[in-house]
Amino acid sequence: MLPELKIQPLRCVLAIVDEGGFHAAARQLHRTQPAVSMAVRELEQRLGEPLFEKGGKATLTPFGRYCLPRFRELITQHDRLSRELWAQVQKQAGHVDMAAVPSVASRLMPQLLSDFILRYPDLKVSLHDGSADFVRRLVAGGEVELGFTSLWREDDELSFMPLMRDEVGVVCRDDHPLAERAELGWEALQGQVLIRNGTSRLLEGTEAEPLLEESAFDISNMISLTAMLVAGIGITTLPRLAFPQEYERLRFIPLVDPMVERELGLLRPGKRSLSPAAQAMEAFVIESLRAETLAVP
Amino acid sequence: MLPELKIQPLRCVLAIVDEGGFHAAARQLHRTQPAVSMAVRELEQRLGEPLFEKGGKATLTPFGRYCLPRFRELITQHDRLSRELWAQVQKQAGHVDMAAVPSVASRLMPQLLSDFILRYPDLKVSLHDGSADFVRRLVAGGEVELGFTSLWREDDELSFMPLMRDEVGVVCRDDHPLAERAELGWEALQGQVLIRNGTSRLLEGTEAEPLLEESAFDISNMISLTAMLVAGIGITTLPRLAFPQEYERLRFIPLVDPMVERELGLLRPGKRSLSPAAQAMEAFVIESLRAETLAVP
DNA sequence: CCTCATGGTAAGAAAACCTGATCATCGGAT
DNA sequence: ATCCGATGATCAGGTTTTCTTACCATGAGG
Repeated sequence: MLPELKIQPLRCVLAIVDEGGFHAAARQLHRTQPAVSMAVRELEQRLGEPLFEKGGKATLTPFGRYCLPRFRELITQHDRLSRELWAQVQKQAGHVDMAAVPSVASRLMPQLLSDFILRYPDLKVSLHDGSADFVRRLVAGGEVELGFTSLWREDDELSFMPLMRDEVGVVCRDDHPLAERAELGWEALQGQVLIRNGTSRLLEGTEAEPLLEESAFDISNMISLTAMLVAGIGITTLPRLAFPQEYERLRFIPLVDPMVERELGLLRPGKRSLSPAAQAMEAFVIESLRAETLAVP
Repeated sequence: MLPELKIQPLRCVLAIVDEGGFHAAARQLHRTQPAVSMAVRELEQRLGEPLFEKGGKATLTPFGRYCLPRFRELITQHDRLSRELWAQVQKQAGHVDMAAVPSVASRLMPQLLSDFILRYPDLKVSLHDGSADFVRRLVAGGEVELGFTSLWREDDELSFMPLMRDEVGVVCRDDHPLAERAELGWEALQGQVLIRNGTSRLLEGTEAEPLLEESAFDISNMISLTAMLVAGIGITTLPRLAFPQEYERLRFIPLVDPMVERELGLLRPGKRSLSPAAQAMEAFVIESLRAETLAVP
C-alpha cells in the first residue's frame, strides 16, 4: 500500500529545483533530460500527486514544495550512511578490539601499534592483555576479534596463524653459578631451586619435565616472579620474549638440550569474518612480522 | 564513488535477520528466495564487503552487525516519510489556508467548515477574512490557496468559479417609509440619505449609479455602518448575504428595478495546482453549494 | 543412509531504465 | 509578426537490472 520511494528519483527532484530546470538537472546527474522527466513522472504517479506544474517551466506544486525539504532530508541521511559505510570498508574509520599475551603486549605491541596508527590514522584500537587462555576465551566469545598469543590447544572454532617462534631459556641472577654459561642443557638445572610460572607447562612432555616436579614455588604473577629472581631465591624458565630485560641483574641463558619453543601468532574466529578494521590489523601484523621474522629485540 | 544504497536490498537484509533465514525473508517480502540471495549479493559487492557469513546459515559478519542498525534506521526514516506523504495525498493530514469576504466568512463558512471537518477530521483549516480585493491579493500572492469572494476584476493569473448569486437590496430601519415595501425600484431612493459602503460599487454602471453621487457618507466598516442604520441616520444598499440579520430593527428590501447581483465563488491560482488538502476543500465547497444552490439562509 | 532443511547457481523472462530523435509550446529577439 | 532558441513532453529502441523457475551442493537429524 505504501509507495516505495527510490533514492534516485528523489535526487532528480532536488537537482531540478536546485539547478532550476530539467536540462540542467540532467547535466548534473550525468543523465539525459528524458531520463529525468520519466523519473519524475514515475515518482509522481507513484505518489498519486504531481510535484511539478504542467505548464512549461519547472515550478513546484504546493505538494512539491511540501515534499522538497523531506526529500532533501532523506537523501542527506542516505548519503551520510553511505559515506559512513564506505569509510568503514576503506578502513578510514572503525574499531579493532584485540587481545595479547602480556609478553607480546609489552614487547611487540607498542612498536606494532604505533606503526599501525601511522598507516591507518583513523582506526581506533583497544588492546586487552591476559593469559593465553584468557586471550583464547576472549576471541572465542567474540569479545575481541583478534588475539596475539601462543597456541596450546587446538580449537576448530578458532584458527591460528603462527608468526614467530620464541625459545625457552633459563633466567637467573647475574651472580648465579649458571649465569656465565652461553647455553644450558636440562641436566645443569638439577638440584637448582626452580620457580614454576605460567609458561612452565611448555616443558611438559620434554626431558626437562621432571624438574618441574621438584619445584617448590609456582608464581604466575610476573612482578612477584622477578622480585624472587632478583632476590636470588631461585631460577626459572621463560620464553625469551617474556624475559624482563629491564632488570639489569637478570640473565637469560638459552636452553638447548631440550630445545623448547613456543609458537606465537594470531588467533582469530575460525570461519567467521572480521570487521574491515580487524582485517586491516590482521594483515598489518602478518606483514610486519614477516619482515622482521625472528628479529626479537 | 559513493555507493547508491537502494531501499529494497536493505529491507532484504533486515528481513533475513528478523525472520532468521533467506527463505523466511523471501516469504515475508513476497519474493522468491533466489531474489533475496541475489539482492544481498548485489548489495555486498556494491559495498565491497560481505554482510553474511558464507557457510550455510544466515549469520551476520561483524560488518553486517555494524550495518544492521544503520540500515534499520534508514528504512525507518524512509517509511516514516512514505507514510507521511501518503497521508497528505489521501487527505488524512494537511493544512488549508483560505480567505473569504466577511459576509461569506460569517454567514457561510461556519456551517461549511463544521461539515468539512466532519468529512476530513484530520485536516487543519486557517480562514482569513477581508475585502474582496484583499482576498484576491492573498490568493494571487500565494499566501492562501483558496478565496471565497466576489469577482470584480478579471485576472488571468487567477481563475474564478462562480457558485452563487447574491442580490443587492436596500437596508433601512423598520420605521423608515420604505420599510414596508416588498421590493423597490431605484427611483424610490431618490432624495433619501444614502450611505455608501464597500459593496456600493456593485451599482456602478447601472441606472442607480447617480444615487451614489449624492451620498454624503462612505462607511466601509460594517459595525459603523449598522450603527448608523440603526440610528436612523440613513439607508444603504447591501447584498443579501451581507445584510446583518441579527439587528431586529433593520429591514432588507430587494432592489428589483436595476436588478443587481454579485457573483460569489471560489478564487484559486490560475494554472497552478492546489495542495491535496486544498483540493479537498475546493471540491467540498463546490459540492456543498451545488446542493443548496441559492438557498441563502 | 536417507530425507528435509538450508543457501547458492544458471538461464530465460519480465520490468525498469536510459538514450536518441522528435514534437509542442513559449518567450524574446529581430 | 515571425523566427529562433530554449524548455519539457513523448515515443520507440536497446541495455541493464531484477525476478522467477528449476536445479545443485551441503549439513543436520531421524
